[in-house]
Amino acid sequence: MANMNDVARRAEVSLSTVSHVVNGTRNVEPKTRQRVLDAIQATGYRQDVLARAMRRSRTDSIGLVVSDAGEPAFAEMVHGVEHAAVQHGLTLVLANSAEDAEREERAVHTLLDRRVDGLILARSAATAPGLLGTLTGSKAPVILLDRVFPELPFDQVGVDSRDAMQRLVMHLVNAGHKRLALVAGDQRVPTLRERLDGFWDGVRRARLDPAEQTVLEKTDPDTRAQLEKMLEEDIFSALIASSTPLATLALEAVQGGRRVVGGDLAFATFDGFNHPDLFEPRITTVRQPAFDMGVTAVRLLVDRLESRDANPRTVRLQQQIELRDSTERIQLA
Amino acid sequence: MANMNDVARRAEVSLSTVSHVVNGTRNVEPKTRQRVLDAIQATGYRQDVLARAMRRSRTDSIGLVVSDAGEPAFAEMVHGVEHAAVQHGLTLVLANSAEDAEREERAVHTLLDRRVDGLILARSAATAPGLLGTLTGSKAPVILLDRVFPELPFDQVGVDSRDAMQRLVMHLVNAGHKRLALVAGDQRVPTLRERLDGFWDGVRRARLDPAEQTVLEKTDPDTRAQLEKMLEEDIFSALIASSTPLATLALEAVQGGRRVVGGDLAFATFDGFNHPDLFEPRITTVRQPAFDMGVTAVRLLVDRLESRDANPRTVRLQQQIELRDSTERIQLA
DNA sequence: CTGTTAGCGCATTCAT
DNA sequence: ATGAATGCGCTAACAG
Repeated sequence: MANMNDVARRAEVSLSTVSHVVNGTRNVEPKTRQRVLDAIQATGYRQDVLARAMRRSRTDSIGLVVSDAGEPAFAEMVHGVEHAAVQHGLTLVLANSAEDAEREERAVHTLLDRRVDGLILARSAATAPGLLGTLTGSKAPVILLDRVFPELPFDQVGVDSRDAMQRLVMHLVNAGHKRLALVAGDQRVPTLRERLDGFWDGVRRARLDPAEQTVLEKTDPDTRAQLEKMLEEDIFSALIASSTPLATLALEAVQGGRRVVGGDLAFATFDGFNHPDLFEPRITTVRQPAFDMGVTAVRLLVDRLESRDANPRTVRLQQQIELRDSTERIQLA
Repeated sequence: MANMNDVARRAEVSLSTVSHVVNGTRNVEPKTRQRVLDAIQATGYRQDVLARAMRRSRTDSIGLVVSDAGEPAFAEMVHGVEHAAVQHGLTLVLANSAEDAEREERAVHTLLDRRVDGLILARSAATAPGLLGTLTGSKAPVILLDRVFPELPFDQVGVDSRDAMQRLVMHLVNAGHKRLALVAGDQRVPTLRERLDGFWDGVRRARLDPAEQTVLEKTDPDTRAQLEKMLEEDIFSALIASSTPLATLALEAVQGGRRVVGGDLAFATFDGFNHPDLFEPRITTVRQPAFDMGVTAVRLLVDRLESRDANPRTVRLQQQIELRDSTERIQLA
């Protein structure tokens, strides 16, 4: 492969002129410039990204650690990050932590060692002992994506789950429901906690009787059976799932309990399936704007790269409630 | 950041000894070795991946270009590639071509310029004029994933679509169907072509009347209306979709034509939805082993890296037919 | 407007 | 078993 020296010799100019032509970093007389361009053409020269990165201490790349590549919502986030990265001339280096704290820490180190200019952590467990120190000590700025930890000093992107859940509850109440059930999931996860908060916000705001509401926080093997029992006892008329895996659980319980969604049982879920329109009935979902979240994370990162010591920002994207039949056709006694 | 020189000075050894200790590239007396290790500990030294890569002309990274990040099947492939890459000590650089030939070419150049050690192209359009030359001329080996182009001189990974489709047809025939319909999609795509071939294989093998079979190759706006018309005319009893987008189209047509899957109409699709069990009825799918495909691509790549001039290999993974209610409960008149 | 020069941090060859 | 010296290809002072 031809290098800058080859080009310089051929164009009969100095090394630095070639560099400046390639990077447009200083004025070069049109004639000289053209000679260089011709030499580049003739030699098939391509800039050595590695040498350049080493010299400038910048790789023009960003790292993304996701906790579950393979999950559709993540695919969309990755997609959004990649999309925005390319637009800023950045390349994306991807790592997967598989929801494992130790692997997350290794992934972070790998990417940092690769000297990515910035790092995005999507749905970080942030639980490995050394990780937090690594992150705060990192020269490359860090952005937290999806899970918001208010106490941490990073730029962050999340959704306004609390508000969305409250709006969903209000909608169900307006449709005539007075006894709701929420499959709330693991309350150590910030997002799921926010959704539970939003649930009670809605209950309060709608002046429902709190004693008549049902909340399931566990997800152990019994949960499904428990739920099936409640379904048989008919202690609620509307069922909400706080995430897609929880929705799967809930729907299986509904089928197991020989109940049908949309008849006398309303159903809604967060984060959305891939083809909610193809279910019968079509399922009301509160979708995560995953692509936009990815794009936003990159925006925060680029901003941060430009002004290192601005205050950390947390951006919350609004979630759209996509109303469909599963909460609409309700006929209450 | 401390560099090797700092470590060398502190351990009172030479630069090269430090290098050899770090990389284990030559024998070092245990005592010396320990001094170096201590100095590394004390300085918090981390190897500079960039300088190392430049010096060795190897980045220990691989590039992956996908044509639609965001699509669940791809998420799984990416996942598989990442998983296998990490196991081989390789980092993954990801780019998306968005099914656009020009962007695909740009992505390939970007990754090659980053000096990835190898490149995997998932569902390549391979249609940009210059791309093929770039690929064959690339110093980094290239693996084609998902779409197999028999005439190209690369290692390739695909599925045995033709065989899977034939098996699916046989199954439907055994369930009593004699008039089938296939939404076959764009026949310029190798995979979709193979599936159509498999369809006719099955028809022939089952001795069905070819004139009674229906194949829709287009996917323009009319296709859905066309399909709805056929559904009303009841010219087939089993409907197969060759891919997930085609399945969406087909199911919309079924609903538009006020027909119900599973009653008198069997339905099956390739590549699978995410939650086929939650549909009513549960949908028979021929799933792509996407994760394994990703893993296999990395294996081929690593093999290739070790023996540059072995003959190109094409690996075809078998597809599993996941039989569910949509093809089972059929009661024919 | 252009050229000369000095490293960036490391792996590696050649000596000892 | 260890060290000294070289250069990978580039950018950015500095000098003219």
